[in-house]
Amino acid sequence: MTQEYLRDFNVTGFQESLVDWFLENQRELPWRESKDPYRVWVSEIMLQQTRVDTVIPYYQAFMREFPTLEALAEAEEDRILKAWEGLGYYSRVRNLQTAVREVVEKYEGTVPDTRKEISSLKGVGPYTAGAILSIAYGKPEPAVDGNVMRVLSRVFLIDEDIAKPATRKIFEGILYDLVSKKDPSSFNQGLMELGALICTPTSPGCLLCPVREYCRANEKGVQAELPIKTKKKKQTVKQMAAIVLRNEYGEVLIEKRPETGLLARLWQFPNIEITNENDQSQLLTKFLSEQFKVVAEVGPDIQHVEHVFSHLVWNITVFEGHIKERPNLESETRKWVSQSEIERYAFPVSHQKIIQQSLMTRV
DNA sequence: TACACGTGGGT
DNA sequence: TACCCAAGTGT
Repeated sequence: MTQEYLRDFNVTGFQESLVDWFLENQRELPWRESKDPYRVWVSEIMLQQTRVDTVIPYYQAFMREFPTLEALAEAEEDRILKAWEGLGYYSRVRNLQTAVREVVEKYEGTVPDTRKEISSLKGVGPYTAGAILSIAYGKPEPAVDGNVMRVLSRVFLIDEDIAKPATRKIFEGILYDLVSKKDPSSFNQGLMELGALICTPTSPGCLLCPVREYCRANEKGVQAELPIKTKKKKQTVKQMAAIVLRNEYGEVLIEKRPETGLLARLWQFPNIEITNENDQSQLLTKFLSEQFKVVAEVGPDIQHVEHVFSHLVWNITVFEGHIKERPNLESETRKWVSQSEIERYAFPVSHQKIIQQSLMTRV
């Protein structure tokens, strides 16, 4: 199967052209200043499904706050979630900490250098394993991400659906033979860099491509038709009502989201899902009474926030409310916080917008 | 296997 | 506007 794609293919020529191009044209990025496995690891986790420009400032701040594997292992969860706030896919950072702790305990603080061991770490899948092994340890391992599938789909004229999990194995199979044994790091990064800068999803820059002479899609003029990727299903929409509830000290009520699932363990303003056209302020009053044991005066709605996720949409109507007393919540998951304290907690972007409008109006 | 899991930017 | 996309993984 693999050798079928590589028949009559100039492997050495492709490797050299790609690596030479990468060494000459690679972007200067903060995580390229060091081959420290921990730093490479953090960057790879952040870069999952996330743009380079978005990651850069997060990476720099994260490495300042958690410079070593041990520092991250010892950090409190609220600190790492705050460092990840706004990046999305928050299980990434919780899994990263779980994995880092395992490296400290089981591997004496040294990131393992075999695919079997590194893949057993939480949050390290086939791509990340290959990326760390090749970039940090110089091992000739495949690292198949979206860029690589796009580039190789074109180079080898592969019309399998890259949205299907099984398709990744085809590319891994090719890469075991194709990856440079001389400079696996530059080869793998070069493939991704090429996908990011030249071999882009729409209007690829074939005239500038260092490997166009090896590209079968370019030869046939069908590069715009590849890769094949089926569409994902449509998002569902949820109507929500949230409340900024103040006590007589000017503090606001926040709660911690559930341990698992969407936005797990981030903080939020109390909210409910609205299923029909009921009186939302009345439902909120009832909700606060039953769940928080507080008698609230719920005012009019003050804001509407749309939160678009990859798989669903929240339409949030935000209400304002007051209570006369200050009930003791005595809970780790429900707190009264002042305006200055609230900055220490990590919120979903939709609730950050609520904070900005309701609590930081004098910005 | 298919779907859950975030967010912001590009066209 | 409404998609689509971006250095994927867990279940």
